[in-house]
Amino acid sequence: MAVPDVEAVMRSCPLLAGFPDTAFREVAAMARTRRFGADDPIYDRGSMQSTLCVIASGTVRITSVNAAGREATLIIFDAGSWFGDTVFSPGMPRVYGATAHEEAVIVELPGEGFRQLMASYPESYPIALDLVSRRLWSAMSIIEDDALRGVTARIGRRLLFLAEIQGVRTSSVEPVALKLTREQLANMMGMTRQGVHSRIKALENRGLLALGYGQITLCSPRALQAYIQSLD
Amino acid sequence: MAVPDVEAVMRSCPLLAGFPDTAFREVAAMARTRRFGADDPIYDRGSMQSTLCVIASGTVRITSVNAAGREATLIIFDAGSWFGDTVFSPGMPRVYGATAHEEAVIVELPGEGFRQLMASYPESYPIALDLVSRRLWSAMSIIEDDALRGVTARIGRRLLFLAEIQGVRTSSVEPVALKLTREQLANMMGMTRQGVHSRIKALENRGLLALGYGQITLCSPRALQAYIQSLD
DNA sequence: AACAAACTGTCAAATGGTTTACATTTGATG
DNA sequence: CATCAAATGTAAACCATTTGACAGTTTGTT
Repeated sequence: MAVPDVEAVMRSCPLLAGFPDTAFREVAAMARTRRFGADDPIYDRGSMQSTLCVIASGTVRITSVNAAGREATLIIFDAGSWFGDTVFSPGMPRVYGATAHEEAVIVELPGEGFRQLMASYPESYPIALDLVSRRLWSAMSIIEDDALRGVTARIGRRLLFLAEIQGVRTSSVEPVALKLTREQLANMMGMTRQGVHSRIKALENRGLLALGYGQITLCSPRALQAYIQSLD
Repeated sequence: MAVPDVEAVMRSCPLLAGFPDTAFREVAAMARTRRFGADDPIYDRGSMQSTLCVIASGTVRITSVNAAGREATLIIFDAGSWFGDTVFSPGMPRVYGATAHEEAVIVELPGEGFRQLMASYPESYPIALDLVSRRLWSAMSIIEDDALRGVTARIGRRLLFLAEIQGVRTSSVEPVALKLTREQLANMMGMTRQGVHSRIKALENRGLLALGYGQITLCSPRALQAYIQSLD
């Protein structure tokens, strides 16, 4: 992967959209670029740093591990997304871990510098609040699914959610390929590999998914969405 | 319930903690007080208003309903808390519904006025970002539970979460009474009344809970937390 | 080309939670 | 205080999902 243009990456990050043009020189000056291989840890739960991370390329998963060592993937972020749970809560240890999902390049901003920058350009605040609010709704909609929907619908909605994070509209008719194994999806859903298997197999038989090795393709997000709503 | 002192309610709301003393006259001037009986709707999913609501007294539940009419409670907020999902995203329809859980008095601020006020006092922004971030983590920790933990642990953690919203520290040893029926708890967890019953009965037998009619008392949050961790 | 490692497909048995049904208790109302 | 609706306790049959076990497939590596 070529050296990323740090300033271009930062300009495309929605969280920084409120910064004026002139601010991006400052942003670039304090940024640091890091490269990760697949499954390399980016930071661990409990670590005390609080940087803002922007994904220049690749994908990153946010994870949580229980005492028994079982790992749950909470979200997978794609290039252009930002993460770093404690950026807005200085002094807090990281609540979740972050791991490179595929090979990834991350541009990192020190938390303190980023917060000072926001304070210098208060126009950026309402944008950040809007974005964090929307993430809160996404999370709540998953909780809602767990409480309200059957297993097949939940798997379908989670797949659509993952596609959405990659910038795909659920109304799209274009196929979307998700790079994840049945097991990773199972871990995200709190299910077993076999349990997920039988459901996605059924979705494949309906022509809604195409299953590959380490990959799940949504043939048509819109059709999947329509099918799921018919289940409700 | 007596007429609430609007200004006092607003001063105690953490979301407004960044406003200077002088701002609270403006806040009080734009506020509107509303009273609700138990189970009265405060606003419905999809409605286009975007006010900020602060609970002067009583409790409020945030809900979601599926096509089949089954309702899931996502959160229950207590006096002093604030809610109103789209305050920070003007133009969006309400994502979730809000209903008075017990009889409640709500102080409501017009979204537009509130946002302008924040812009006038930018010191308030970092506080709001911190608070919304923390709510995001709470939501994610529930997703984590669903994926990682067994049913008993999940019920216990949810009870602790509800206590926390009421301002109770999980390290507390004082009993906390939660006003909710087995059925409401079941709806929150995506379980049946009977399923919840057998688990909380077991927790009662261990002396961790005291069960009453329409009420669940955590005898000692700290002890409950310790027991749950032992399950993991 | 051969091999190992990771991922996938599939099945029977065991488990755990839901469903269904009914008896009992509690709190509110007249 | 009598009555009723709502909330709770309990148990059996049922069903969906997990467990555990193993064979087949793909990918990448030597």
